[in-house]
Amino acid sequence: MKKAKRTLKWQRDPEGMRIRILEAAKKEFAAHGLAGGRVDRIAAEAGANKRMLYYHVGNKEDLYLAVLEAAYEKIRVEERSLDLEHLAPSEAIARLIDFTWNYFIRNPEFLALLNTENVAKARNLKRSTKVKSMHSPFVEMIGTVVDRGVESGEFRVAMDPVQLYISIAGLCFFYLSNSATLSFVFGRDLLKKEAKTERLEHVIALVLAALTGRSPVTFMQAPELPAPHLV
Amino acid sequence: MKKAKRTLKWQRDPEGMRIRILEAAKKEFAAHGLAGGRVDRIAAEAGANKRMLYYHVGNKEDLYLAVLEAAYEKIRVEERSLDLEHLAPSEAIARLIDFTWNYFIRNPEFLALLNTENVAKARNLKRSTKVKSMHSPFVEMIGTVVDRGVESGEFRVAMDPVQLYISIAGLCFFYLSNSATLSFVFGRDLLKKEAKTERLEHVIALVLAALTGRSPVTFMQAPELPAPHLV
DNA sequence: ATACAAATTAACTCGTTGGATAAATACTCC
DNA sequence: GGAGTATTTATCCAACGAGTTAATTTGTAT
Repeated sequence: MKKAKRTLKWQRDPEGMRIRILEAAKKEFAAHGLAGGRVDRIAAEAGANKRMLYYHVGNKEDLYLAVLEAAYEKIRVEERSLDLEHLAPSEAIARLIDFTWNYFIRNPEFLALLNTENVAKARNLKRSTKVKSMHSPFVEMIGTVVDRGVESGEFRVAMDPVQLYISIAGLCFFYLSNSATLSFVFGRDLLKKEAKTERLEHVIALVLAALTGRSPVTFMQAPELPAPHLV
Repeated sequence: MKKAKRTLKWQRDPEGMRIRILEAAKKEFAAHGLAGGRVDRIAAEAGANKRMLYYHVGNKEDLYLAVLEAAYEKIRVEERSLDLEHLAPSEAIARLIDFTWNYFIRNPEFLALLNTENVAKARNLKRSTKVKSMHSPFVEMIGTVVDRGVESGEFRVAMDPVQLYISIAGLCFFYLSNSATLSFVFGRDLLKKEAKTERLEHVIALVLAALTGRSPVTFMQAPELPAPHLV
């Protein structure tokens, strides 16, 4: 009977509150963009008073930037945990594609946030010194893998790592990010399980065929992957 | 002296007005999204009174949808004018990629509108019966080209036309649509002339290498294209 | 316990913005 | 040249939504 007086109206939890706010803000901005996002909805979703957003993070723009920064932070962390060193070049590329694909699937908000930010010409992101310093390890990883592949003769040509990275990301990103309009236009659900499986196989087959020059089994059925999904 | 009284306060031009409104709306929504777009700015940009928007098109949502429909209409028209029949399969694919790439470059608003619409999960597009009936001729074109390529032995494998279409679009779209954030992250301007040239060559080389299995000259310098740009 | 700071709630302000109303002006047809 | 309709302008307004102010409650150190 020492602590609980009786029915406290609320309890303190600064860290928890901040996390809940950012999580709610991520959902909101991903679903509606910066302009379409509603501060009141974020507060409600976070189970907080609106004032809390300003107290713990800042105004709407600050909130949005904090979300964006956290999103970049998160993907960079996961990227770093991907170990391609001990894999054969083709395996490494397949693994990289598999990771990218599944990261996007697991984090649809990330795609939406990037879209929003690009419509805004990265206006907000440019204010972030934090993100600027977060370099993706992928470019270097890809460079190493490609070099190894060329040296061993497994790959026919040296490809610019940045171009390859953008290509891999693009092949995954576009399909998922634009699945709503594409599904509508093609009249078929691109997000159903079989469609997604097929797409991943296509992307891997396409990139590996270009790199190795060897014909993959077929572009419909790519070679099965060793232990994909989580890194 | 028959027509012009003197200093008319304004002149009628319903068709012209409607066009100016839609053009202004396209710019506005492409730059700010649906939620971020301002009806007053559209009116100002169109050199019109705000009332005109409602008189000629409808409310903000109607306006947005009209812009979206016009954008799809436009690309479909241009797509249809692309003649791949008389080209060798590899040439045809290169031509297709070149067209897609340059269409996106010439119509940055189209990319932005698609992004906005996808963030909204195609909520608005779904209301359009018009767009639903506008089928892209590319899927069929690609199917024919791929078949010809496989038959002649120029291509090694049959690829699903829809997958290939999405891949080509994705390789172009992602680079351009996300150039703002990518440029920031990589610390280099992806939109400068040389970078764009390099990218187009990379995409063509990548896709053709995957299709033909033959090594392109190099992934840095793709084979020069015969009369690209406008169809 | 009590004072003090940190965390949270409640209620309010106030500019913005989509949309509406009514009046004015231009064209067309008789 | 005048009636009638189509097009355009000039104002207005009610709702919404970001951000603020002030009061209230909770934890903590003295």
